[in-house]
Amino acid sequence: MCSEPSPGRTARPGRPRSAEADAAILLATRQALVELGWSKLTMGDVATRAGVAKTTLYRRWAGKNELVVDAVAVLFDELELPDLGSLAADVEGVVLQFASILQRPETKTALMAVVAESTRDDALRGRIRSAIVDRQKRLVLIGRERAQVRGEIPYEADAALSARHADLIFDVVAGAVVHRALVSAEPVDREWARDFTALICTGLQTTT
Amino acid sequence: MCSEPSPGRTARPGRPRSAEADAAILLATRQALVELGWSKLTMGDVATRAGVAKTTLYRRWAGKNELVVDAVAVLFDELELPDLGSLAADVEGVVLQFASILQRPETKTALMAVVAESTRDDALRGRIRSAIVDRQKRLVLIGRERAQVRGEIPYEADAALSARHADLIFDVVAGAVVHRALVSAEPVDREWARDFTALICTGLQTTT
DNA sequence: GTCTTTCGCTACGAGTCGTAGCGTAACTGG
DNA sequence: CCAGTTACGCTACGACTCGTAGCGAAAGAC
Repeated sequence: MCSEPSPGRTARPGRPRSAEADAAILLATRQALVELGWSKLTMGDVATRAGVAKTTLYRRWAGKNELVVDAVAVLFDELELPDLGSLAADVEGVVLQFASILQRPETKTALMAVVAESTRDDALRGRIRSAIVDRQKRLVLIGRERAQVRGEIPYEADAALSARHADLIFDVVAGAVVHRALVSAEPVDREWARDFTALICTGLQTTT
Repeated sequence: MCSEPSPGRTARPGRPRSAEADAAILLATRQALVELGWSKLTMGDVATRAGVAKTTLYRRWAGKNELVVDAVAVLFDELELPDLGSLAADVEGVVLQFASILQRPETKTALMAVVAESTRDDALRGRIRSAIVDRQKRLVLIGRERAQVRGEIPYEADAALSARHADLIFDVVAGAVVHRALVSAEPVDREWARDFTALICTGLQTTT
């Protein structure tokens, strides 16, 4: 026994994969997305930009879809939500956080494309979910809990119903921001965020 | 003078374009979308399915993007909204109308893809707007006016503010449905539509 | 040193793109 | 009926991308 130095950690023999190559590839992918967009981005081009052989890309990613998801996912790491003191302020904060990432050219062109591909590829959908969607969703969950602590919205006894409601809120917030930014193609600025917050907090029938 | 028989109407000499070919191409495009999805759909394949030369496609559409927009756009023609008697019922109706189209495999795979392309192509964005987005938006405008007539929501004096608010509502409704159907990849059924309607009508702070 | 894995490089068949050129078909106006 | 004009089907083409295979060399584990 005791043949494994540490379970799974660098236990494999042979030359290890270059971490620098990984970083260079993902960076090159983002740069290529900005310059070329999704459709004109090619694996060969990314390899050249990264100073790496094309075969190296295919050893690590199955194709363009997976590569781009990973390349864009790191941009969502910066998502954080300081406590702004009220539900309305937190909603506005979430909206502006989403928007700040969605307005970058590399996410603009890549996000919808990989979502489109994911409609025919379950594995890709899972990758998007864990790498991007869940990180966004976390903000919504945090904001809701804060509002409950403040007493702005009630706690829910039924856990299943609570989860369903959280999913709903997330789809509304994320969907609205994405639709505004990419389909309507108009800016998600502070003014829009304020209007949206008013609508989502008090509803249609009380908004003037 | 009087050299034009009727202004622009079939006034041009030469062989007219075959309307049947148009219909066959758009139908073939939708079928190919269902079977192959967006990324594996090729112009040559569509031409073969439609029983048409590849060059004929390029004479009418600049490329895959424009072709698919037109092919999918006709699906949005069926959008209608019977008066269901209340704001809540109308919202639910709009949601289910959107969903019924978005759940079709050809729209699922195509819509996000062309939106992604449109982020780098202004002409394409305009085409999407007039062929698809505006048709959806109409339902929202109709629903709002009905609610105003019923007295459920107030009229707005400021026209600019009124338009801004309508845009907001549209992005929220359409965005939420799209996000639920394509990103979260879960069904937009009557239950979800009811939950969404409750949220959008009365707001977060009054929802249990 | 030996084993194992990764790396860069080259080369390849397969497939797609968008266009050009040709002869033919269809419709208009004199 | 006869030009003139436009659309059509067909073929062929160079350019490009794809994803893979094969090679020798490099890098770490034992």
